[in-house]
Amino acid sequence: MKSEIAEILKKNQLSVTGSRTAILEMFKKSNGALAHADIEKKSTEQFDRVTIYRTLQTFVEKGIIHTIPTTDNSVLYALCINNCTQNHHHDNHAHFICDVCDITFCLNHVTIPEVNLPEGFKKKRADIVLSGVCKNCSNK
Amino acid sequence: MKSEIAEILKKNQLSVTGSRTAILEMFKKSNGALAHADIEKKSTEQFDRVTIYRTLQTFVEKGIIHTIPTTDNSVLYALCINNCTQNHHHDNHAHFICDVCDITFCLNHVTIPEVNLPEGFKKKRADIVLSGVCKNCSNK
DNA sequence: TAATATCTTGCAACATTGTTGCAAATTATA
DNA sequence: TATAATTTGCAACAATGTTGCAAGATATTA
Repeated sequence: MKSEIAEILKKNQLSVTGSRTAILEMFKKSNGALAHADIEKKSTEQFDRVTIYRTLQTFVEKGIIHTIPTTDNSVLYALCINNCTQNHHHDNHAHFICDVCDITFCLNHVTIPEVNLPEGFKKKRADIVLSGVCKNCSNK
Repeated sequence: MKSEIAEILKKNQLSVTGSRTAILEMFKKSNGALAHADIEKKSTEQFDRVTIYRTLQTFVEKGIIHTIPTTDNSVLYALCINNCTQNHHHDNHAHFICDVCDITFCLNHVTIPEVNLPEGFKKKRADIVLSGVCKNCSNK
């Protein structure tokens, strides 16, 4: 695990540091998306707020994680499964936010259907944000 | 115009006040979504920041406007075209953010296609956020 | 229309979130 | 191991969002 994470960092020309390793590990272990606040509060080690901001920013730039749009004013981050390279994220992302447990899932296997845009509009990227009740919560 | 706006407010059991009228007018005149900062900066009259926050919040609760999720950490608001009643917004919204002019369009006529969710997930609401180049900008 | 009740606004004070510069510490390189 | 390059944490600040409360505006009733 440790070395796997170090590999990812090295592959992206990033120094392997304590905070980067720990934060990336949190993403690997989490089954959903994380907000800045989650990382600040839930990490065992204590990192400076600034460090977390900069780490997340770096990870986004390198294509290790991506941001998820939400209807409220929170920013969520989640691991890019694969193939996202620097400044060249996948063009399509589907996410599901559970109204009950509030966990955000990346639906990597969901294919985003084509949308009929009005004439003249050229699409580059599509985000779908679904909300409702997730698998775990509907089984209770 | 003035009276049309007053009508909307009355229909929603809201007192017709200067700030509400002016802010709602801004939405009517704007061809895209507005952020809190837009209203604070672009309005001719000067409103207290708190008033703007509370007005937007009230409008969202009444179903006059709705929020739009964005990948960065900004919150956008746009008029609900019709039928959105209190706490019962339309379940589907499609929006288009232009990378060039940065205007956000509500695509009211775009029907959101069905997404194949993994088993156990129950969808209540769907937001689609597309980005690319809008009609105006691609004609230049 | 005037008096009263209700609601809305603006101010102040505060909490949270995000940004920048810089010195000290850490990591990578030779 | 020494040096260069990068990263971190602190401080200071800027921007954004929240709450309580008194003064003002709007709606309601007679």
